[in-house]
Amino acid sequence: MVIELRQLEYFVAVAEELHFGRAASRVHVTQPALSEQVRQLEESIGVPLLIRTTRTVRLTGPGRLLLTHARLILAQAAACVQLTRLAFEGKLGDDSVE
Amino acid sequence: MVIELRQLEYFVAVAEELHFGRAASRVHVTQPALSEQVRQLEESIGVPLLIRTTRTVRLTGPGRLLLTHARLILAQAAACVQLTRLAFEGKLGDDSVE
DNA sequence: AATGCTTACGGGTCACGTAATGATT
DNA sequence: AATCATTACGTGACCCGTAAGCATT
Repeated sequence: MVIELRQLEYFVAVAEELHFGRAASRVHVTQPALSEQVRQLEESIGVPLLIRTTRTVRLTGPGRLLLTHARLILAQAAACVQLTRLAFEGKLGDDSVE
Repeated sequence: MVIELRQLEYFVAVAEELHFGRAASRVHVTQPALSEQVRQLEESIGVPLLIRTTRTVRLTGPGRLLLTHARLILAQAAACVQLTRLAFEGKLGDDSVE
């Protein structure tokens, strides 16, 4: 897989905050770490996702598109983990393992 | 994020092949590397996904559930990357960046 | 001068490959 | 004995935090 969920998570944070500093504290990493991961995501996809002027951050068109899908994917990933846990806990003691 | 797309990719390979060796070559890693990542995925979720007898591999109930969702998530991740690229390439030269 | 993103750099963690071990047929 | 998964272990890569650099207001 070329991209990772962590990168999507970081990107969504920046895209929603439109501010690397706030986004960084939101996902509990430092600004350079977040900046680097977003840069790598752009490199992996091969598409600029953000327009950085020294004081402001804006989304590109493709960036807006990715944001929508990234939110969905992250939500589904979190949901399917929870669902899997529930399937396990709700079935403890029966023959669910086979 | 607790889980990663790579782990889901490895898990799907094992779940579909029901054989660590074939799954490993399919995702182009060695068997121990794949085994370790699947183990970590199970640990992260806190749910056994596979039943390993020394000669056979079977899915647990929660494992089957996760497999369905993991396939979907991986497909969506791949699709949204392609879509983002298309959005970029299809808009080269116009004002799509703003 | 202050704010805010990036670049530089060193370190610790982690993913991976090779080799060895264990278990079942 | 052969097959197949796990465990052990060393190494390279990568993510991250600290520090410095650079641009804009």
